[in-house]
Amino acid sequence: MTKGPQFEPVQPVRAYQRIVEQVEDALARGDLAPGQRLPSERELVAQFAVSRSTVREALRVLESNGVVRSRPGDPNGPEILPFSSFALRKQMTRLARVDELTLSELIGFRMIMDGAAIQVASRLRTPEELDDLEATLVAMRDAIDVDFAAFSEADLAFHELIARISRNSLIQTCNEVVRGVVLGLIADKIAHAPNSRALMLESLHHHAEVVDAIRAGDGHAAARIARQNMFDYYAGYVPDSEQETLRALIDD
Amino acid sequence: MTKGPQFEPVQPVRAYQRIVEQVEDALARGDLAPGQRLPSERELVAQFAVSRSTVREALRVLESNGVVRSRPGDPNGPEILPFSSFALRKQMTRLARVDELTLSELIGFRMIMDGAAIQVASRLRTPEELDDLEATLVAMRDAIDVDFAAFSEADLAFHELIARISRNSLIQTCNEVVRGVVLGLIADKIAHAPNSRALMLESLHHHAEVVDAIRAGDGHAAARIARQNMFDYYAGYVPDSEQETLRALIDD
DNA sequence: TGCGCCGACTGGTCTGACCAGTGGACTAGG
DNA sequence: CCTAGTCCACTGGTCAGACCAGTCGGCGCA
Repeated sequence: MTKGPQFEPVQPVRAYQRIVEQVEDALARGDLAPGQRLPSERELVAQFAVSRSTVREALRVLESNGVVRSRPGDPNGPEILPFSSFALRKQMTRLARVDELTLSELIGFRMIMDGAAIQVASRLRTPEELDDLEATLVAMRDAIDVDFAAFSEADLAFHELIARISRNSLIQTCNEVVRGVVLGLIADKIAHAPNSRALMLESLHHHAEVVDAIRAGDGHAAARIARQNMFDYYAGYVPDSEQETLRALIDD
Repeated sequence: MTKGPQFEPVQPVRAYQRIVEQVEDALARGDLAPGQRLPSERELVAQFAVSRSTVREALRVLESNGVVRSRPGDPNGPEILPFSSFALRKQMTRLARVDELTLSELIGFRMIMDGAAIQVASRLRTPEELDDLEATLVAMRDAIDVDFAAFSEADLAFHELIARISRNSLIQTCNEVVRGVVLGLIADKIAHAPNSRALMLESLHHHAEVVDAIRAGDGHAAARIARQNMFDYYAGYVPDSEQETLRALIDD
């Protein structure tokens, strides 16, 4: 069953999709540049030989990708947006291709990001924020008795708080995003692991150690424990061949 | 001119946009869950009291955001996609809202990310990759004599290489993306700065120091120099009040 | 010369139609 | 009774043509 050629599901290519591709390709080739204008919708209808509805659906996709912007009444036609916006979207799309990322890359990224956030947070945290961290530890403890989903939510709250303390919403977003992806991939396996409760308790214990280190102002130690914890927690789901790469990340 | 209330350009809200918002809000509230189905297009026409074209334009946006997927002939209607895909896109969109991010957040993120990548790279790098790094230094040196754009490209190549050496494409993507955004915001100012050439030479010098530290296997030093360099390079464009936050990131 | 008006456009929306698929209900055959 | 085949209501994809409010450039008037 796992042998033999792997066929991919074939799905019909929609006309509006091919329009989107043509425009984005032109942009990638440089035939189209930011600041330039696309022909008017009616002109595009003629060029692509499709109906205006189809052209407009394609424009909606391009717009949602941050490639173009239409303005009613503008005789110049849809505007090609400047680099930052287009490139960002384009890159993000690449990032969003979860299936092209290995689990170990995702986990490695989390180890690095989370470690960095904790290190920064251990310097910037106020006494009140330290109290908040303690509070999330209690919440995690309580959640263990409920179920894995509850624990996972409490864990999320912990990492959100860390990211917030690090005073950088980008860190926060990145961490949340990648965390969501990783969990989406393996949450079931963890939840149904026979030693699920033990895993949660151990994770809680490590989190408490992290908070202790933060309180002591030892960012290095805090980050290291956090990375170690993440390794222990997730590495089991990574192929053996890739575990070494992750293990190398624990120490800094 | 810089005083007084700042008004934002007002633009009409399109009907399809409000449909997109309603669906995404419903998803965020939990009224709609992954795996569930949206009503058929003709049903949505009735519910939203718009034409089918409008519904379809909204669906194209939702589809491009990874929220739903339509399949021709499927009597169940468009499918709400599972968490990982939706959440990822959603978060990424949030991330992509450059205007909501401060420049200092972006730069701080780069300092942290790039520092982490360099630290990892200094451990994982092979002798060949070290040679490649040296080569990019030469390229940077040559590019200075051309113009800022050329230097910027050579600098990009350097950071791409660092990210690749760190064996994590996510780091690579993140770094590239944020770098692109930052440059999009201030590249002009740097390029036209009176001391532009001096800045480039200094940056090159720091890069060389980074490579030296990597060769010596001192990840901490390499990362610290890189963060310092980024601070020197960019901090001038950040409001004074936020510079301290960035400066705090230099040491780890 | 300067101003305001006008008209040829634009994008946003609507109506109504056709087509190739899909999948559930129904039916004929085992 | 269950299975296999047919059928049909319905889906999404696409098309053609229409109207409207808004934009902008040029023309003509003061």
